Amino acid sequence: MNNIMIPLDAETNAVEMPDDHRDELRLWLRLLTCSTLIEGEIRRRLRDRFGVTLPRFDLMAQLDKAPDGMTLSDLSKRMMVSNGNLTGLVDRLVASGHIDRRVSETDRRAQMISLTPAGQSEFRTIATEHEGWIAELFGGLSQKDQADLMRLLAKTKRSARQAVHGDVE
Amino acid sequence: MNNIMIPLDAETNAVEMPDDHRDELRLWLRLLTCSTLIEGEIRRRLRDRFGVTLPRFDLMAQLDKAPDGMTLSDLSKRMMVSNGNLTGLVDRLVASGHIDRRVSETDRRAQMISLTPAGQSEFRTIATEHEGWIAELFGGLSQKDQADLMRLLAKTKRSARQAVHGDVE
DNA sequence: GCAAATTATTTTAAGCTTATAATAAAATCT
DNA sequence: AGATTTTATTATAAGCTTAAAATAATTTGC
Repeated sequence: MNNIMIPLDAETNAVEMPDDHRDELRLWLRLLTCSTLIEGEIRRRLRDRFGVTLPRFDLMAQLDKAPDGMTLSDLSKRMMVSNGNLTGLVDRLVASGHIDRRVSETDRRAQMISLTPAGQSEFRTIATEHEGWIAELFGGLSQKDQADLMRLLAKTKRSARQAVHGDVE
Repeated sequence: MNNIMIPLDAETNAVEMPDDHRDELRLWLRLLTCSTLIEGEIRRRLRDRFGVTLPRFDLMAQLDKAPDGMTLSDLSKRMMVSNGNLTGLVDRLVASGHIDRRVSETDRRAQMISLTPAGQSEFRTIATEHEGWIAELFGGLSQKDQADLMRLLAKTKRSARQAVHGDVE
């Protein structure tokens, strides 16, 4: 049901197509376009309306879900960024009073990072508006579209993780 | 058929939900996870196997599709990055001999950028392997999944563009 | 208990990215 | 034609991002 011969044009027809993965490539480029487009708009609005960068907002979002705090390594895994990246990001957020860092009581290598009350309050204000922006950006999709897309992206995530880690969880 | 009352928990139930956009947020986070995951793996493989960065590869991919060359502004629009970003990227690719820059014959402000023969040859080697990686990463999706995802992402792209630019093309 | 391996974080160097302002050429509008 | 606006690019400053190497604390395996 697959592998249908599709004549391309006079030049390429004879030589090409050992096996053709152009469709997957187009799918990837479209996925990337969507996320670049949305991410760029969110970045712009965060800066214009709240003077905050997307990485700072993302970090605070992680902490808001973890009232007891998290270590840098936890943050690094969750946010899928390098450890070294977080060092600087955390430094700046401590300097601006949004987060606290204290040495872990059980592991003197590790630090527990958590939102300050001011940081949490500011984050929640921003998060509410942020949620509205996202709904607006996805506004052209019906409920069914959204559910279908969610399911297909779950499948994509599993597929990519499998290829990256050999992991199936 | 929508707007079903979902009791959350004792604390939030009474006060919350002016209108709830958590599903869109989860959809966005999943989309972002997929693209971050795939992009990170591609970046890693490009570096490990070919010693090339993703932005340099992306720029060369644009030029490969435009044999007559492109201006910096064209590249900027296509790649969805800032103009200033391209200045440095182009400088480095000229220095490494992958691309050529020459002043446009019709507009002395503009420069035409194009792949050198060596740049094109190297790009095509990399591109072939790259296409295989993408196919591998999306390998868990059936043909139908891929077609469905493609269609839903097209819709997402239109929806986001609409929200960003008010544009419907 | 002690050496070896692992884990948590920081440092460094290079490159990427953006926004903003500056410069310069071209197009537009009287 | 001359002034104004737009367009193309570069420069600058700040921040983000990574990989790789260094440091330090903990855990593991005798």
